[in-house]
Amino acid sequence: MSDKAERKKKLIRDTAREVFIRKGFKDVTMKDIAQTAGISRGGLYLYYSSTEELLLDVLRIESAESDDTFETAISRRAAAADILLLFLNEQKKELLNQQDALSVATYEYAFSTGPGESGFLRKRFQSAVRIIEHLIRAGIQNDEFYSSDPHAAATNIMFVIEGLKISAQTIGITEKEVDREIRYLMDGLARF
Amino acid sequence: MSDKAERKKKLIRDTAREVFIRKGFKDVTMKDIAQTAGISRGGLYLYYSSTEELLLDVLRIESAESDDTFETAISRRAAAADILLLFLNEQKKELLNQQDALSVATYEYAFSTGPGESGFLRKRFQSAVRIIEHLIRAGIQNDEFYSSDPHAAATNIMFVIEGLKISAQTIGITEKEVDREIRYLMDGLARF
Amino acid sequence: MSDKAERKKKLIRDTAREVFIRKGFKDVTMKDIAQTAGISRGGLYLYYSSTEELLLDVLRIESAESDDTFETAISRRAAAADILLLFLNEQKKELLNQQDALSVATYEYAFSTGPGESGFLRKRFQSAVRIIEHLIRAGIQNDEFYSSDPHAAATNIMFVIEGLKISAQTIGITEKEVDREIRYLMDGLARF
Amino acid sequence: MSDKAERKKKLIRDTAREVFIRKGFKDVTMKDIAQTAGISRGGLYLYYSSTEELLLDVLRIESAESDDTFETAISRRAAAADILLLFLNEQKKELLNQQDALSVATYEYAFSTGPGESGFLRKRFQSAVRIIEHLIRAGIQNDEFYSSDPHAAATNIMFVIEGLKISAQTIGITEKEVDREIRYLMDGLARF
DNA sequence: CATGAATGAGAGTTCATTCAT
DNA sequence: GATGAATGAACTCTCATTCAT
Repeated sequence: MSDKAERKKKLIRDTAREVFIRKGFKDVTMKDIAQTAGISRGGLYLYYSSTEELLLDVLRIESAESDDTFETAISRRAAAADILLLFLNEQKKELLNQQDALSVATYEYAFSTGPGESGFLRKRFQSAVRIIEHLIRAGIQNDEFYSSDPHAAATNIMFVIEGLKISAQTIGITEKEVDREIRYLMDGLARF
Repeated sequence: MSDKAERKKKLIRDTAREVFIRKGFKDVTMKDIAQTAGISRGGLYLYYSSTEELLLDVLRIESAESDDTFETAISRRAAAADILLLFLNEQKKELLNQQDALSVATYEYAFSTGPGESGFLRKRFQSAVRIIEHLIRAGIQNDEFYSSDPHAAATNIMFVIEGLKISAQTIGITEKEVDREIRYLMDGLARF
Repeated sequence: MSDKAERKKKLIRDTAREVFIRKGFKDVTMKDIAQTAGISRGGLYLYYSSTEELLLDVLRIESAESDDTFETAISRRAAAADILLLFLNEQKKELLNQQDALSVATYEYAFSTGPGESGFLRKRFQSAVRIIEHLIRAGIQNDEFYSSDPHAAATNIMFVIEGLKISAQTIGITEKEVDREIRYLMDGLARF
Repeated sequence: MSDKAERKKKLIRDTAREVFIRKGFKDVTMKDIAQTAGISRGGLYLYYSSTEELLLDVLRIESAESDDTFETAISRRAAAADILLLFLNEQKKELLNQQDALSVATYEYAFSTGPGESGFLRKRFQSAVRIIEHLIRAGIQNDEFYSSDPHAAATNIMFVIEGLKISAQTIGITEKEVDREIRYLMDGLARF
């Protein structure tokens, strides 16, 4: 029966993901999710007791999956510049594709808990910094990159990405603008 | 009597500002503001008919005031690097001081209208880019700065600032981290 | 000053009349009337203290004016059938012209006071019956009409008119339908 | 469980019916009905989402039931004059009995939607006309009635009934007056 | 007289959450 | 487990009515 329950939970989670993408976090109600999932309100409470719990579960699964893509690229030992570009283009795709964006929901949730409370976000950020820093150092050894402070460079890249993400959701942003920014970042490292 | 009304409106606006800072945008109700301002709900509606209208008015006043500070600095014809540093430190102060932050409310509002809908945000962003670009060009002429593409550099700085701002509200950020980032940006321009 | 006050009262009354025609009785608020008349809410209360008071005043003036038209026709000693037809066509014009209809407001007001409470309506009805009966009797003497019970005939005509009026406002009614009904009434009297 | 829901809906409908009879349409609020039915406001919304929806449902049931009474009379093949008299007396009973009158609510609803918008009223009217016309034609064949234009006669009868109905609610009307009117209508047909 | 600011009551409506079935 | 009925709290918004100016 635990199997059946697991499948039900997944159904609910997938539904919730879709609703969060469509409506962010604050506007999503338990009723929304129950209706969209086609189950009863009472039934939903058997599995999740708040939209917060739901979003956290959605994000947990999400990050587990997204890490995969990236790590295989690294393990294939491609050139550092290529992997970094791959990473940046992955981010670009995500931030331009509003259909597939949990970012608004994530932001809204983070706002409602207050800065620093959503530890997993900081972890996610730091882990990305570490990977980028690692790539930069590798690139330096290969003479692909130059940087006097790889950590600062990596952090800077991540802040730019965060800036692009939030800008995409607030002021709007075009593909061209993202491309230009990516080139600027790469040039900054490549400089001779 | 229009004078009295204007003062009342200001009272409401100031109250709303405080509430928006404390609770963001989505969680703020007209009742909240009325209660905090110590007036009746019906009375509030005489001046503003929605939280949206209130936030927009708060932001309008805000930006009018903040522009001033900056422009006086420029008009005093200080060194470009100094002005840029002044600007960045102004941003730093704002993003570290959560007490005085309308950013969450602004983000939440922007989310609720959809990307690009809040035209004033884009305008604000672009106007900042233009000023920074102007400073960079001035700095280049003075041999303070070097940049092969001042516009790209200015845009990059703004994305970093946006990234710092959102990070301050989500993952949390320390003064040290901001300082390091500011130094990284300045070094990027100074590099010859 | 009583003159100026009288003119103001008339302005308010005329405005109210227009509003009552447009919105009936129940939906009209003191605010509506004040706004439409372009005066302050407080000012309105100096002259009228409720929509009921206003409607009653509007109707009082109305009936005083409408009686005139009809009585001149009678005093000109036209043929009974012609006068009756004139009367019926007057009614027809009114009930087809929704722009100029206080009937909905009157009905709604009567409903809110309960049957028989609006004595003036009954008086108005009975006075119309009396006039019609008088005309029928005159017509009988001229060999224009025939009726074994002129009072019953007159009452019947008034009920038909009331039926047409309410039908015009509920199920809707065409000019052709009204004409047919008028002809039916006239034929009933003229027979043979 | 749909059975239980049906019973609850009926309870609400019956309560609403009573409230509509007592207060008409415009003055009835969802709160009124919830309180009278002894349920919570939220609970009421599970079944009906506006007073309009409620009234329409009440009227729908009402007309379904009232049709029955009449049709059985016709199917028993009584004399046309008797059936017509039965019908008129049915109307009489209804319009004199204010306790059991949805007419005010119906009128107020019709006013609020505008003439012709409440299609079911016109249908109801026309169907009554058709039945009366049918009866008159049957009566003519039996030498009970005479009429040169049965359709016009039937329409006339319905307008009289409408006139009596609205008069009962506005100017008030006595049983004697209704009886006299009924006699007048019957005499009009019997006249040979 | 006249204004219009101010209050407070009240209606509509939506949900989170619980609970009997 | 699962349903969905039910409650009650909250929020939005609109006016009648009063009152200081």
